[in-house]
Amino acid sequence: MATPADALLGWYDRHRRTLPWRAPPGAPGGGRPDPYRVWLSEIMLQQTTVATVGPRYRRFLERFPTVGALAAAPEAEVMEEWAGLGYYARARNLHACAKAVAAAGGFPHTVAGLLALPGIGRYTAAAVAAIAFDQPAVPTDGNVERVVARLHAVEAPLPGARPRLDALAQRFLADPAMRARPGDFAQALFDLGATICTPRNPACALCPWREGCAGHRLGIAATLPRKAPKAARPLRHGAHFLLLDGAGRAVLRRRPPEGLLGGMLEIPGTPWREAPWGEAEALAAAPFPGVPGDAWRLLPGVARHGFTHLEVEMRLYAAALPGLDAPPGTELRPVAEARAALPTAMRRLLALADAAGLG
DNA sequence: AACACGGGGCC
DNA sequence: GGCCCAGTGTT
Repeated sequence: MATPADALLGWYDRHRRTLPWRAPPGAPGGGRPDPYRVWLSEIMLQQTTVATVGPRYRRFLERFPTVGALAAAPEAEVMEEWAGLGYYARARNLHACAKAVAAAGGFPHTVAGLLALPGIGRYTAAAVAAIAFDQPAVPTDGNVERVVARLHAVEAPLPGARPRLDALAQRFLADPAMRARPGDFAQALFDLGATICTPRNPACALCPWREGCAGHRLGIAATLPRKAPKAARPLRHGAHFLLLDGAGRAVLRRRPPEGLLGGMLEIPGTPWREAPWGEAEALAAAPFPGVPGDAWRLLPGVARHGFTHLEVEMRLYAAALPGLDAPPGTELRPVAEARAALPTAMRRLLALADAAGLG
C-alpha cells in the first residue's frame, strides 16, 4: 500500500533540487555522501538561505577540503573564512567539532553521538544521521515545521507550537517507505517546503500531499504556521576609530570570544549605548589613548546595521600616523585584506572611509 | 520557556 | 520595511 512517504519520495525522485552538497543521482559511493560535506552544509545552512550558502560552501570546501584540514587550521583562519555569514558561534563550534571528530577518527553515525558534538543540536544531529548515515531520523527545521503545521492544520503559534510540530514530524518514523530511504526522505521534506509548501503562495495544486492536507482542505494552508509577534529592536549608538599607518594598513582588534560578533575582528570603538556620542565625549572615550584628539577627523555619514535583537548607528573617526606600530592587543592589516576578514557591520564602516577617499 | 546570536534575499 | 531562512547554546 502506498504511504505518504511513498508519495513524497516519488515526487522527490522527479523534482529534487540540484545542490552543491548533494551527490547527483547514481554518483559513486552509492549516493552516500561524504559526512564532512553533509555536516558542513548543515552548519552553514542554519538560519541561512540556500542561495547565500552555495558560493560560500564551495569556497570553504576549497580552503578546508577535509575535516582533518579544518581541524589543523588556526581558528583565526576559520573565522576569516566565515566572515559575512553571521552567527559566528557556528564557526567557533565548527572548528571545535572538527578537532573532536579528527581526534576520534571520524563522525559518529548515531543521533546521540552527533548530539554530543559542539554546534550540533537536535536538528543537525538528525539531518547528518539521516543524510550521511541513513539512520532513521527526521530533522525538524523551518520547512518541516511549516509542512507539518499545514498538514495537520495546527493553528497554535510558533515558537510555542514547536514541540507539538516536532512530535507530529517524528510520526513519519513509523512509515516503512521513510525507513527505507531516511536521507532522501529528509531532503524531500526540505525540497517540498522550499519549492511547493512555501511560506507565501504555496503551490498546493502541485503538492503530492494535497489530498491528505488538513490546512488545504480548510483553506488556511497559506496562513500557517502562525507566529507570535516579535519584540522591537532597540537602537544603539557607537563611535569607531580607523587608525591608518600611512601605508594602506589599519589597526584592528579581535573581539572577545563570546557574545556579539564573538571572535571576529573589528574597527576599535566605544561601547554601543542608547545615547548618541557627542564629538568631545567620543574622542575622550577613543580606544587609542596615545593618539592626540586633534589627529582624528570625523567622516561624513552614518553606518547603520541591524542585528537580530538590536540596531546600531555608528560614526567613524579616522587618523593617519605614518610608521605607527600596532598598539598592544591589536593588529595591523592591509585595508583590502581587512575588508574580507571583517563582519558586515564593520564593512559598512569601511564604506564610510571609502566614500571619504581613504580607501 | 525565553533570550542571545547575523546577514542576505525577497516581497 | 518586514519576513524568512536545512538552529544552537545558555539561562
